[in-house]
Amino acid sequence: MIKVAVVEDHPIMVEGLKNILRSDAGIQVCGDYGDGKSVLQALEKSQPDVILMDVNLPDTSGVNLCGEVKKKYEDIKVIALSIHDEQPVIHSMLQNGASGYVLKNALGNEIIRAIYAIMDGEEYLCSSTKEALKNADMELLKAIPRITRREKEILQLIGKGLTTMQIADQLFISTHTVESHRKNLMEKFGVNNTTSVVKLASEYKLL
Amino acid sequence: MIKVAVVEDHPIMVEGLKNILRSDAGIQVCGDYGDGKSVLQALEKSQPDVILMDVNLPDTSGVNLCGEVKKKYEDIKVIALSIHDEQPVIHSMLQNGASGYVLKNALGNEIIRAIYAIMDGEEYLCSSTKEALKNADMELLKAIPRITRREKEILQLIGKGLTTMQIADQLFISTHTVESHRKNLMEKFGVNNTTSVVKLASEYKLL
DNA sequence: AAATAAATCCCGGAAAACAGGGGTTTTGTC
DNA sequence: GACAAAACCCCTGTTTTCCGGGATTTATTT
Repeated sequence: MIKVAVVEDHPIMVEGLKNILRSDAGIQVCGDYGDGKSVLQALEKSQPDVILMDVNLPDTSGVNLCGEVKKKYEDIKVIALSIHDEQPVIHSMLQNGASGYVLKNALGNEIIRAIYAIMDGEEYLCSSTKEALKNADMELLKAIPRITRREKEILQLIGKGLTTMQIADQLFISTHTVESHRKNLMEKFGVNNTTSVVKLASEYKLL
Repeated sequence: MIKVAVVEDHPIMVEGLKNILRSDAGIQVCGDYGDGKSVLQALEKSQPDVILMDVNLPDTSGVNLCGEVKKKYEDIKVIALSIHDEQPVIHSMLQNGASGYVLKNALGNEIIRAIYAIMDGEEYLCSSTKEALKNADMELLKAIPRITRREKEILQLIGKGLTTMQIADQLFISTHTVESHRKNLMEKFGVNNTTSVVKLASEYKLL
């Protein structure tokens, strides 16, 4: 019996997943969690074999959560569930130890297939994910930049349309500091203007 | 018996919805459709009382689809289902004739409540939606701006990080023209810098 | 305790965007 | 065909961002 935990913040989705998984005799859903914190708590008591993990969670990103889970419990397999087929997101999840990546527009049995595949030690990507990765060589694929708390804060204010000066005023720091952060953000994202940073950040759900 | 049709492109979500709706004796799910085209076809043969409609569909937006459905079949009630609680999206759906707006992170019974409420002629907004609308008076609420082909083209190039001059070169128009479009975009979005335009456009799925 | 990363601050010149006016020519719709 | 809307073009001055260097102080992490 494969024990599966579901991490997903949309109750309707959870309902659908549980329904699908119940239909398979070899799988047992041992719990569902709506955010990262609750699943980390639950893992301290008992561990499932597989975690089906939504990439977009209210309190943390699936990318981070996946990394944390794999750091502490390396034997737990993680399958990422996502509505996004953006390469950097997929790439980051896999780099953080996910064994599978299934898009939410997948059919129910694709998830069951994924669970069995990764329990056999394989890596499972759904067809659309494979498609999305195909025309990009893994080497050049850039992961989602790791940005600091402060950078994120500034990024959000930039996204709101504030100018450097307004941000400086609001955070009680100098405009020079804001400009430094802006510069660092552009560098981390590999672009040369703030607009692109905001666009990418918004694609990567960093805003 | 209330006949409900489900328009939603994520099979797992469909599964969850049907499961929830089945649990209520007064509701009958009379069909599910993965895109706008198939539901419009199906409506020609028979009409449900209520359509649960995802706002993000592969072939069209829920906003457009809702408008089309209501134009042809004004008696069908539409409940929008969405992961977004952005005011303009909500507002646009309601303006296009939706009778309800429920976020996907809602509980299952909230959807059943919504169905009964709108069958009683009420308008139903889930709590988070109400929250999102609260601190904005409906009058000032701006809908998603209607942008022209050309503006969209320019918006995308801006999003790619090109400067006004690069865009002008690429489209064989003068920088002045590009600046005019940029200006118009800012005005339509009600913001005063391009970064915000890009952020909003990306939120509204216009990029 | 040492090393790394984060956050802060600083400068000046160049490049770009913004603001706020003006006007003409297509294109589409009633 | 009339009318409106879109797309196009032009100008000047101001503000803001970008780029290229710096440096210092505080966390973290090892």
